[in-house]
Amino acid sequence: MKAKPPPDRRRYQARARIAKAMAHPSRLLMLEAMEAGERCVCELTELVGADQSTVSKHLAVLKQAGLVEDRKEGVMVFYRVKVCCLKGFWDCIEGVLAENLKAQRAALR
Amino acid sequence: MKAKPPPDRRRYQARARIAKAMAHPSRLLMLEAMEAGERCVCELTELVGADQSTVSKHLAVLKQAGLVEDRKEGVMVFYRVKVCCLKGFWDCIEGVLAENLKAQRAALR
DNA sequence: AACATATATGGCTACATGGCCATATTGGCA
DNA sequence: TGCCAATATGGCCATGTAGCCATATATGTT
Repeated sequence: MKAKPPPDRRRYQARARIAKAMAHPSRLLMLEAMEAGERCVCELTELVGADQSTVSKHLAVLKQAGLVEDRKEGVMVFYRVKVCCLKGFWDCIEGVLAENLKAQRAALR
Repeated sequence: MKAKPPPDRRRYQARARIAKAMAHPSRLLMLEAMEAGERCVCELTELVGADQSTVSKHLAVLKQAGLVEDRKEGVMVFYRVKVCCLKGFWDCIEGVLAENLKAQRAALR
């Protein structure tokens, strides 16, 4: 028997993969756009204003992480979000951070 | 008037800062440990099994992102989680990914 | 004061990431 | 078949990140 079971490192690696995929402004922007409905690469490219190859690589990152999936239609590829957890999370985070800011300001008096 | 209002890039940069802070297995492990109650650096150092200076830097990243706060007590410093959004998020993500896996396997028949 | 302990910081190295350009690939159309 | 448009991939460079060691800082103890 062990005094301390070692932490399940695989789980945290898996989570880190998700978090890393989210850890870029352009990818977050694209995720939010895709939450309103699927988007082709060309739309997303225009949206973020980077090179098409850059956007393609960002999408590959999101897909690899399992956050989005794609659908080919002729020459175009449409991506859409595969998880429903994002909006709730960001709403929560932004709510909390706004609270903290307010409390911080109030404490200055 | 504009046809397309440009996306609010600051918001996505702010979100990316949060996601980046979460984007490391050791930091996620520490966050989860701290959710059960505050922890001193020494405990967290033992938990992740890395150099103390490494852990200290990880904690600085989390603090900088606003995810944790610290409290000094004598020589020791205790860190604790400052946002409540994490557990719900990871539960959601892990649930969805497990679902996807199940569906994937079922589709193989 | 001298010392020991807990934590933070600076320095360095190795590796990962993001960007663009050029190019390959795939599908539609003349 | 040949060409154009949409997307993906490879190459390269600049920058960022994570790790350890050494050391600084701060606090409690003798």
